[in-house]
Amino acid sequence: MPELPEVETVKRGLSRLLPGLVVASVSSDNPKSFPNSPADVDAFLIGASVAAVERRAKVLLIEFSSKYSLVIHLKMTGQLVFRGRQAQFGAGHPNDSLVGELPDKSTRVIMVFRDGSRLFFNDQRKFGWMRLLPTAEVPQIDFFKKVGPEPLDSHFTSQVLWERLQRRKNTSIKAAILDQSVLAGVGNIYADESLWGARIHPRTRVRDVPEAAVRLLHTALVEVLTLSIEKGGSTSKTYVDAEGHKGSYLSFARVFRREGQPCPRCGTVIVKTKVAGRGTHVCPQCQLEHPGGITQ
DNA sequence: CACTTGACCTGTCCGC
DNA sequence: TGCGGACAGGTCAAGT
Repeated sequence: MPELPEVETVKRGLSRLLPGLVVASVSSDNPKSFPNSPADVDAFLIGASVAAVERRAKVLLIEFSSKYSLVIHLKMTGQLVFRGRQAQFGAGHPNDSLVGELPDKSTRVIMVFRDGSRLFFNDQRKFGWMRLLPTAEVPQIDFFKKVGPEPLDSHFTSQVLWERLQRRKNTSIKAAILDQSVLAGVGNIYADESLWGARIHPRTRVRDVPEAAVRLLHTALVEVLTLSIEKGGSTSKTYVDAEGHKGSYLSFARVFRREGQPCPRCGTVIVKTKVAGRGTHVCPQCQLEHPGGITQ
């Protein structure tokens, strides 16, 4: 899915576009995408205005004046695309838009506001979901109770990363940083990119990663996530921001989807393999497999 | 507990 | 051109 930088980009877009808008109607074609009852929607969403848009980990929160919030997870292929009152799509639309006329066949939920603008929740694979909860109950959902620290928060130091990694000592470093209870927001793209930055082979067991390498990994994570937010995130296929535009990080990526190309650091050909059940991109020369690396 | 695998879906790409 | 299988940005529930 959208990982932290993509969800943050959507959050920033929606924060500019939504606050103050009043909900007129909500429709959904798929109960798994939006399981709340029509009665709840009528009672807590219709007539409410958007108060704020937030992000925690890879989860978006749209908070309403009714003290209810929409909790939204885009998973692999979810999109939240806003269209203003006048159709913004048409002559002169930006040529980087991946989204045409809406709704389309991936549209699962449509929220219409009183001014005629609309928010579309599109999700090709239907893994994503949004649900309405009292805002006060949001921190109590299972995911938020166990999710780890925000990597771009100033409290997230190298020492904190080291301590959080200790809960997954016996697995690969890649599996560990993908674990949302270790730290929030890292997915397959930024796992590969940050491990390349720290010169750590993704298959290395956590217990074999030296403390100095964890410090490099901390730095790399912060750099990679920050750069990607600057570039509007990564679009490999379906990701778009709140206005339907692609992100450009992948043109800056060093290893992700670059198998067969030279490593920007040493020139060795980047290879694609599988670690932790995920496609994994690595420079076999400069990403060291520390002693005791997991072989599978 | 910690760890791995399969399941959830649709679409696309690649080899035959 | 069609068909089968692998694979795709993420998490869960099961299994060991």
